[in-house]
Amino acid sequence: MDNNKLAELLFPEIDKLPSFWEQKYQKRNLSQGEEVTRYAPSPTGFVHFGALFASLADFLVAKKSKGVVFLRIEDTDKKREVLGGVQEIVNTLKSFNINFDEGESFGGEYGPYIQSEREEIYKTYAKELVKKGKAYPCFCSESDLEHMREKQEKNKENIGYHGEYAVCRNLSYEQIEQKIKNGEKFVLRFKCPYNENDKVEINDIIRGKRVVPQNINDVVIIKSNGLPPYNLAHAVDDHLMQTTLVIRGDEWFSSLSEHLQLFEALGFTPPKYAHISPIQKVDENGNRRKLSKRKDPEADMNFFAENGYPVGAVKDYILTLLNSDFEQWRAQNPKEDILNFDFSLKKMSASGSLFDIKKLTDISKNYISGLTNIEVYDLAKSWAEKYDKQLYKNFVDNKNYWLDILNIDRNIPKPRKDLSHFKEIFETYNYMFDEEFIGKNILKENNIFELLSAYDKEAVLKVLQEYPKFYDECDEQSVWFDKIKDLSEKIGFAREVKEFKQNPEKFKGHCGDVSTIIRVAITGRTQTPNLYEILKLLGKDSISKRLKLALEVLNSK
RNA sequence: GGCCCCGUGGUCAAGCGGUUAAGACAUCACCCUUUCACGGUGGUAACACGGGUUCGAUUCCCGUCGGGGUCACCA
Repeated sequence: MDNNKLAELLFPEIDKLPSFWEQKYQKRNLSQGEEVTRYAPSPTGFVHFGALFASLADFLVAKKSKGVVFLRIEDTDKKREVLGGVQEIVNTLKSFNINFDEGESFGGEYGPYIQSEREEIYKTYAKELVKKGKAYPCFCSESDLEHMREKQEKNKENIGYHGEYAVCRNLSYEQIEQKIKNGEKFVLRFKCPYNENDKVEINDIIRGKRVVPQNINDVVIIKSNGLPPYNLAHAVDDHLMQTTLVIRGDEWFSSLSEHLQLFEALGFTPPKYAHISPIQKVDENGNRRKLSKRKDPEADMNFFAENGYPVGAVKDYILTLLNSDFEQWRAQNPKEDILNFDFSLKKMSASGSLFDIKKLTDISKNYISGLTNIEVYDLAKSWAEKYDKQLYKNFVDNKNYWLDILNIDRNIPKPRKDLSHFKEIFETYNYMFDEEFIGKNILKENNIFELLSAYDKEAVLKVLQEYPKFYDECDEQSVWFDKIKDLSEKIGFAREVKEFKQNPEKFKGHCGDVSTIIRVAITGRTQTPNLYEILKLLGKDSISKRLKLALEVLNSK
């Protein structure tokens, strides 16, 4: 058959040759070691945790090697497209400080960076493959292929379009011409030159060298809508855009030999590959499965934004998953930019890891505890601006008060770690606001009776009645606590805890109990940061209002 | 089902033929302490199993089992 004639028949609209594109896209001026990587999502608007994981790796590898990282939109399947999806992806990545050197909405010399706008380019190469006898049109219908599969399953043969099943391989020019005249739609298939027992050596940065069976299927390289599926788009784009390293999910691992065949047939040098294993979760049956967009809220990067996990903390968590020695490095370099960490794909584990919110929580607590009160305030405020308008107003109206709250036990060698994400910030400190505390009667809500059930009721009432006489805003902390001891003594409690422990029968309790009673009355909880600081911030008025309220509630029963 | 990948404590994981098998999270106990938190000390807890190879296997090979992936005109 005359392949040139066939090529013209199939792609009459294509008048360019591959050399045109090779010339248009100049060679990148790369120095030794510089890597070109890319993040290539479908425009669904959704950024999966695993995708951020991969894009962070792309970003780090490119930046550390002083190379290039670009964004390419893979929209050859129009069904996947969501309006505004591209912008949303860009925004999400930007919020994690992952910025691209070039790509869709970033500009660059190697565009268009949207695959649906590259149809002519793909077809140029497809046409070339036809000319070389390496590709042919296929007119099989969906049901033809369905029957083929059934037969293969029944015969326990390899499933796919190959060997005797590749019926359209043998169509004559006249047959093809006739079908096209009849208006029949076709796809273009790659004429796979390998057989059942052929093997290839592949090399993956994370997994190392492997020998795997060759792909034997005549895979589709141009769909009936005129666009290629992933395989050809990947080969053509990553060749023309000169990607040196492809980092992608390991679901691609088994199609690597297929992709390599395409590079070979097109005369392209393939990039290096790193296939990373998915982040998983344990399902109802105790089995592991990939973090699922539908079932797991944390699969969506918006989850972290909505809950107010600081971007820096999420990235630190991802880095610990990416390279396990990151944690140690971070402990030694708490404030250092992650670009200074010695990130390496080789340090990545080949097995998939489980998403662990507890670990994230720990990392996030450490992260936040290392910030200044102003930094926490700013982060929390911008979180609230987006997700909690009422709280945002509170932040704006009471800036200094918040800064004071957030400063409690912060500027000390080992700061508290109360906060892991901003969604919980108001709940953590709600007792600092009269409107909330008194207005909603948190004492009643939290069941002050239960909180104080361990103590003698008479003693409790006495503490609450007497305490205003013992409190002076001007006292410094040691004097303040001495006065609590004075009060303790007055009502038959031990001044010192040790004293009480030595002779428990001699006392009704100790100074710690007294401060707990005060703490509960003031905050509605038994556990809080430094009570002295809290009282100071609340002020005398609020304190006496709260003590009074506590008495009321207690007496109401 | 075929093929491929993976398999160290509950989790993330060091380890690359000889180790008391690190570390972190979680968990427990104790210490510190006016509560909690922080911090400190210590504890519980692992090489999936069976064969080889070897003087010696967590480490190398084979098999079994378990989990995952893939077999689309989806990426």
